[in-house]
Amino acid sequence: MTEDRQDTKNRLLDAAENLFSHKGFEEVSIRELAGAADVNVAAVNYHFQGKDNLYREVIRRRFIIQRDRTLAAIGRVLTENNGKPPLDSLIRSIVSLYLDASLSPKQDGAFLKLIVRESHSNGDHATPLFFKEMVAPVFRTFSNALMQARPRLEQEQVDWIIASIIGQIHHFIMRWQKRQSFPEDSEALQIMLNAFPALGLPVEEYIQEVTRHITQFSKAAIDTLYPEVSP
Amino acid sequence: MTEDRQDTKNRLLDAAENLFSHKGFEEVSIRELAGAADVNVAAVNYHFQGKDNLYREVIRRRFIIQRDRTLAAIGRVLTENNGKPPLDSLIRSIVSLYLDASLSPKQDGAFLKLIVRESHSNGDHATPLFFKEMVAPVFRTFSNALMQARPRLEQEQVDWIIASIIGQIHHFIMRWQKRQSFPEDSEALQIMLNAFPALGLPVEEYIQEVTRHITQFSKAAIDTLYPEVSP
DNA sequence: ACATAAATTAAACACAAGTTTGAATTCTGT
DNA sequence: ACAGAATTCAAACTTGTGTTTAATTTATGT
Repeated sequence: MTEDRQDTKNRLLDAAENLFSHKGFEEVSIRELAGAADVNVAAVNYHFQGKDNLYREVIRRRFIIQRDRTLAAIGRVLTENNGKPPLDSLIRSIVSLYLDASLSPKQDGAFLKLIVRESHSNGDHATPLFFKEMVAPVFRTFSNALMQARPRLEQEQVDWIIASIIGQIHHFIMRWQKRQSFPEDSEALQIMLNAFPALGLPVEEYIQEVTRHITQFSKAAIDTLYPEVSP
Repeated sequence: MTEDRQDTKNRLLDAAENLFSHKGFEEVSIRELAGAADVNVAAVNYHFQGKDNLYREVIRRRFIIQRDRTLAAIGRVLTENNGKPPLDSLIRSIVSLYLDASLSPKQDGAFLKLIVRESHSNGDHATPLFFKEMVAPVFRTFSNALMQARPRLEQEQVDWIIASIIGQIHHFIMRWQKRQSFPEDSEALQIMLNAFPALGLPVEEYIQEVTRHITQFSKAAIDTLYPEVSP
């Protein structure tokens, strides 16, 4: 029984993650969910006491994984450089981690769309959870690491820098998602590709190019605005 | 009759713009719409043949205004500087125009949320229209202006730069919206304000600060990555 | 092996959504 | 003033949603 319990519960969680991340909370019905997981419609309410709770569980499960990966990645860059990480290594590790997790089909797939979606959505389905368990720790750690890389930076300056970096990451993730959602021969897609040809690349190269751009763009801005004193 | 026709139709359009921009397409019901405009529920279908079409009309009406304002603003910066606009003036005019139109209550209010929402949404309610009539012309014009400001820039480099600027704009708009959606005493709001104190400012100052930051951040990056040749 | 608890199922419920209907009202041109 | 068209209205229709129910099946502990 505990065998089957975990089975249906996990099948539901897996299906939910898939569907939610591709279509969003509202756009996925319980019947669709149940169909994909091959369980009865009542299972959602039996095991999770409602759709909202299932969504929260999905988000939590993934958030924790990604949060831990992020903290680990930042920690790695720090220790590898004895507490004084190069700025570009730091930025690159964050950017590529999020792009990878969001876009790469080889990874866990599109699950990080959940995060982007959640941070842009208005629903209160999981927002408090999202902020408390995910945003806050990652922000603090990244913020501290940036101040290790550039000790003369003040907290407020770091806040602005992080906002600009995150904004770019989100935007390039969204662009890719949008690109994928268009029919291959649609006029809108043509316009999009014309305005931004990189969207025609394969995923891996897109991730690579975006990572390169955000990293060098942001580093250049930081170096110019807040120059290090020469030793 | 043509008097009343315009009256109910416009009342509906106005109410729709208000509600759609604050709550999004799905979250606004026809009954809510009709109630706010003080018309019968059937009016939407009578005058617009369905909710989708009403949404499209709302979007189009506002898109055209904002698009024309954008093109005019860029044109102004160009002529004021004899075709060689300073980079920061160019960026600042775009950024402040979009922040103003999106956040300022004195202006048309929150209508530009529509654009941000639309460019991040998955629905096909108005996306092709959005791309063809709005994104394409604005992109082309902004792109050309940037190449006037920095003649050595190549098209592909400009594409990346614009993406970074737009990404930042969207992100700061979203942050403000999200901030507004939180209860004043919620824990999530505390976390948010702690990670980004500028959200505690009044709107006008927020717009001012964000404009300043995006402008100098982006200009610094461009100047460093693609330096001008000295004459 | 059996009583009990857990889990699954098909069916129904309650509700809110967009839309349609057909009658009543208002406007328009003559 | 009147006929005909345009508009408004209350009400019903249709569909899809999340959830609940009550019966049935399956697993568990003794």
